[in-house]
Amino acid sequence: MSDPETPKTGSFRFVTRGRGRAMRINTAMRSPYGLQIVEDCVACPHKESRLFCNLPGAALQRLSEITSSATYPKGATLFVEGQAARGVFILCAGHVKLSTSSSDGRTLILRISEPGDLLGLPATISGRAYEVTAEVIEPSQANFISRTDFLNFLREHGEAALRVAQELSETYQSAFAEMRTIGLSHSAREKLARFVLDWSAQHAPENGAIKFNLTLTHEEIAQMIGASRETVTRLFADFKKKNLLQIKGSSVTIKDKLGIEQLLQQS
Amino acid sequence: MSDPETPKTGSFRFVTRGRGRAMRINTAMRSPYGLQIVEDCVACPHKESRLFCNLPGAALQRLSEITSSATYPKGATLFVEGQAARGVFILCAGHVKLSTSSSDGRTLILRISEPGDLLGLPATISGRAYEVTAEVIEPSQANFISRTDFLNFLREHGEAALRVAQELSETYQSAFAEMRTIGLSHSAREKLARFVLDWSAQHAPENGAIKFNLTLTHEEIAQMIGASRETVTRLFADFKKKNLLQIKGSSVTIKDKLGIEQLLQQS
DNA sequence: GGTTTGGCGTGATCTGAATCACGGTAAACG
DNA sequence: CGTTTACCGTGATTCAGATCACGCCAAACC
Repeated sequence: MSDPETPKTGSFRFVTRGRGRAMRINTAMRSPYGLQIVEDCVACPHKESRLFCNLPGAALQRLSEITSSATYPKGATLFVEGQAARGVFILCAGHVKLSTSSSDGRTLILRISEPGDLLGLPATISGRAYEVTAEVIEPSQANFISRTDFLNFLREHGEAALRVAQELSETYQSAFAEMRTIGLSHSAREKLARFVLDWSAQHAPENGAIKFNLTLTHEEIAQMIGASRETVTRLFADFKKKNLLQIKGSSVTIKDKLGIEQLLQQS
Repeated sequence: MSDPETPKTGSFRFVTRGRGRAMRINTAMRSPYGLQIVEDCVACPHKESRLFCNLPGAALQRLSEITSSATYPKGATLFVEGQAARGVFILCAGHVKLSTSSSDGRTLILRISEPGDLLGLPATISGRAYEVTAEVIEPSQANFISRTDFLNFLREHGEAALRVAQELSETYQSAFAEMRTIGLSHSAREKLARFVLDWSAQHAPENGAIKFNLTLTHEEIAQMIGASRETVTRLFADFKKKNLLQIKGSSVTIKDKLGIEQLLQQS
């Protein structure tokens, strides 16, 4: 069975333990943080749609038995790079930063995970150490399934194994896209432009307005595109001066998408 | 059933089509190229050990039915980046370069695939386009399984799906290591040092002597570490001058492994 | 309400490595 | 067997961006 996970830093509290309980439709409520707490989070709707829904009832039953759920405060780490893989986390609410760092303190942020993402999946499947560090950047809720439980589950339910393979493929491809950005573009200007466009495509409110929230610090953006904090600041200033975009607090508005796209082509 | 694959460039010839034939132990022979041609390559020993061996007989039977095999000359491309995924290739003999390039002609080499590798797996599983271009850099032999056949096979044989997930995890983690090298190191010197060490670890003959063959051009090495051809040349010259390594033709000998490792730490 | 802390803005400086522009060599090719 | 092609080696030049070193502001914290 699954041991509930102990966050390495910060406090936490358990919400549910889906043990021998049939899946229910979420009864959502509000936490003090404004975080959406999902009762019996195995059923959280996000990834389920493409990952574990449509599984036969017995499989879902089993899944809920091996799943434990917890909330984590800002700053908690789900796991750290180099640590032996304990299992997989399913992010239900909040955001988690996936990063890796070199011995000299330099950090590369791979991705900001969204609700529905599976964290630590490659390490859990392959049995190697976690390849990244997962740090909670805003109060979050996540399910945990231990490695042995998860592998047994996959062995018993081939259908789920295929889903997992699909998930892995997509993780791979998105990581690969990141790699392209960093590896194939010369200028930091180009990388930042690419970053802004990616971010707007993924995080824009669905009304289509090219406006979105960017809660990352310049430092963090720098670590995502492989540049220094100062150049990010300078480039943003430059983009503003050239009327490519507008920034108010954490809200970013794209003023001239075409102009930004042209930065990708040459220079 | 599987359509045999048509290489997009260069000539090719078929070797076998494992159609309704039980798996046999390889009867290897020599091709004009000196390439080891593996009769009924489904049984090729490399990856099998960790991928498809130990599957029940029926699964192996089915696998051989949907697999077709072909040889490819140097310069042939198995698939190109952006192309809809047709299926997966199992490299049996030879080497294949996986690369991606930007619109302005810049190229990033992700990996040189070895016999036993599965090529195009993430794209085939996820259904998106191939994310890289696979170019044959020396006469090679590969099996092909079409996407629909492969997915059906995985649906029927959950055990195999789990193996595939493991394979994907390892692919991901090795790509991730590559990403770290490129993203986390400042100097080209550091990246080249890392490249040399990686390469020696993976490609050194097993006697432990720190000597290996490096058939890549400086240009290609540059594309692997994200640098220019000239700096690779200059750095190699520098490494030689500092007695860190020795180069004779395509043979590289590490003279001072410690010295090279120290380049990773700082600078 | 003072003070500490974390993030942003900007100048000055300096250097690693890209780029350009060659020449040399050796294998491939007709 | 000349010639073309592919790679390697090296100098000269240039510049993007890292780094250092500040000051500023606002929120968080006693």
